[in-house]
Amino acid sequence: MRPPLPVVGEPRLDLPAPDVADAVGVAGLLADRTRAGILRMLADGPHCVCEMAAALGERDNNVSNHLARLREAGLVRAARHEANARFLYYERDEAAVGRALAALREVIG
Amino acid sequence: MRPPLPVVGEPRLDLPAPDVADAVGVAGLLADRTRAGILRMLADGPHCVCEMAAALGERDNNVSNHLARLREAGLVRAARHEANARFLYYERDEAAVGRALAALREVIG
DNA sequence: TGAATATCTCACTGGCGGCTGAGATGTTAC
DNA sequence: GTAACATCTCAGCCGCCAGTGAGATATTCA
Repeated sequence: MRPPLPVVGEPRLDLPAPDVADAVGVAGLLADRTRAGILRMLADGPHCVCEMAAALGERDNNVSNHLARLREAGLVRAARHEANARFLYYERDEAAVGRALAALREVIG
Repeated sequence: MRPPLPVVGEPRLDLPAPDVADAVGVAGLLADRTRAGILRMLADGPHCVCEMAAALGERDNNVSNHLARLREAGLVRAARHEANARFLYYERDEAAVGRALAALREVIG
């Protein structure tokens, strides 16, 4: 699968640019302590905003901002708690997370 | 492996902060079009700086700056071409790249 | 030797993104 | 009702980083 080392000292200046847009977008989301912490916490099951804010040592509105980014990217979704609708419980969209990992794997896989 | 949904409306405010430092570091490196493009190109085999700069449409010194970041992170290494030592050929450290992917997988795996 | 090529280093700067603060919306309890 | 709680939205500030430019080092060729 991997071509041999180039033996002639002639660099090729016509190589195509690789398409890394998806991977860069996903990496940009993961390249933040708060967002990465959210995704890691949600791997263990749903959590409400105040739980994640407390665990991460961040303010609620800051965590909410980051959750909005993850929601727009389709990586997480929210639903009100059945017994106490005051709390919004977030959970991962595992299919979308799987696609995100696949995008990263196209670069460093 | 995954706990059931919380049925009581009582958020837990004493959850531990997940350790995502490694994943955030790796994601920060991937969250750039030029660095991601470099790593993707090197997946197909070694390339010299001028090849990557041409393919990515970036200046040599800019690509060199990004390569320095990747080198400090241990993801790539360089060696002069045997036949023409004017060219510095970079290649991926696959073991380090594997560890980087593993770190990301601890967050979105 | 000198010129041309390939790459590196580093100081500087402009723009992007994270944190904050203030206010709005929705929910529960009294 | 209203008070307290949970979350959201958005504008503004500020620090950081990618790109630039200038100069240095290394290698080849004439």
